[in-house]
Amino acid sequence: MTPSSKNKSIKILIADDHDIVRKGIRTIIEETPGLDLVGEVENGHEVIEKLKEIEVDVLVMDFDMPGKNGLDALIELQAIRPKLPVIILSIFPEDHYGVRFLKAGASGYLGKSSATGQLVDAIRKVANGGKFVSPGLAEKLVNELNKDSEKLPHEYLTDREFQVFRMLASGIKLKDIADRLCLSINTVSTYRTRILEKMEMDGNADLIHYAIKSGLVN
Amino acid sequence: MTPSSKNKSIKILIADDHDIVRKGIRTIIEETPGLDLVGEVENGHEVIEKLKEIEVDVLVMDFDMPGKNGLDALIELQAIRPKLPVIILSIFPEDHYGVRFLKAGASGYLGKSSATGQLVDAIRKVANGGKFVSPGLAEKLVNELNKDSEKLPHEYLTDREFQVFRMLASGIKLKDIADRLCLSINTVSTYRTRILEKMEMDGNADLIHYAIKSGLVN
DNA sequence: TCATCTTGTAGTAAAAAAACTACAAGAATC
DNA sequence: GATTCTTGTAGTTTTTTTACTACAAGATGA
Repeated sequence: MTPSSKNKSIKILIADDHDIVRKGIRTIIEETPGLDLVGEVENGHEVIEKLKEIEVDVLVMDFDMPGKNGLDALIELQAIRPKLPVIILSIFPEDHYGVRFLKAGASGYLGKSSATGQLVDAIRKVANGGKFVSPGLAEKLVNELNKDSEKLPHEYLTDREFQVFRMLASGIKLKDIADRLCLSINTVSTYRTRILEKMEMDGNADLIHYAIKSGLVN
Repeated sequence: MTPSSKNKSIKILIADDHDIVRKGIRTIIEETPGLDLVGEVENGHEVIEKLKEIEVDVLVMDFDMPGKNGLDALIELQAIRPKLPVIILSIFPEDHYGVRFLKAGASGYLGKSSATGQLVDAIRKVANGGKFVSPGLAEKLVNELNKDSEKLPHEYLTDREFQVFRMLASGIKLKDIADRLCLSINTVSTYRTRILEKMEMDGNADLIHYAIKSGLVN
């Protein structure tokens, strides 16, 4: 614990559009000595506003908010308050998004399965400049270390693989891809395997998902 | 208000796998005179168990739980406790799922945006045999009367088809869907065919696309 | 420069999915 | 009340996909 945190409680701002979830977080905070709820907002814009008005030590933010999602809001925040520790709450398991948020500068990420106790731990930890990572997410992060940091998953693909990736993501059948590219189906299948490996995904569904979300297909 | 509800408080069971959400609901109930929390469970199976043990007036259940989803659990419940009022809590907006749940016998459906006050209103209302519908959902219901007119593709699906649709759209393999639902792979395959027909699509890729774009999966 | 990794390519075999077909029970219609 | 349509279910067969393996040519690295 740093000297500065010895005597004062941690000032927390909640950003979540789900009223019931806010209620839960609020209760947890109020029940925990040393934590102090200083504000509640419902979306990314309000976060920015609120931060201008009040002093905040830790921001607890929902993954998915109307208007501006958590990731966007986080990136914007980094610009104006780069030091503010942010904990992302998500209803999704850690796998896909956790690493992405941490890369974007979040100090902690709690997946759907997290218990209330974890939230308190996480808040305490990040308030002191630490990072909170669950065991599962930690593993993901280790993998991430062995990578060139700034690259997006699809940027590891070769041109040919990328070409196949886009076709797969648009739902074109292996056979048709093979025909169009004048390759054996098996060749296309091998590309697919390699794409899945490189992108750490496990099925066409993930590819499609990724491609849509990142605007690589429409 | 019915005579029977005058003097005793409403016994509520919560079913939600998200610890923080449970905390929120619990707090709301505890803070409201006349409401009495009698149990908390984390999944559909436990609901059935719990109902054998204790007396419950209203069940507040999450839309999406591990093992068994809300719709399944609801349908199963209807068989053993047809009179029990059930309120479904969902992180999805009302549009897509609300009507379906109400048709399946739920007494209320609260979408992501519902405020805590609505939960209390809903509980009181359904405990007395009423139905709780938010204004937005009410509108949907009216449309439902004029049927056919404005239906979205996925609204033509039966509950079972819809269930399979969501799983397919999340990239779950036929075999796994069959396992989870305890059906033959062929059955699932038939559903798939019918889904594709009704929605006029021609492959899983289209389903995934549709589901993502219309917010039916995340 | 010699060894190793990556990339583009395909064959074979095993597993999964898709296409048809079928059928009973309930709902809807006539 | 009989008839047709819909829904939930599964078997069989065909087609696709997946997994594994292999290999040559170029890139990389020590």
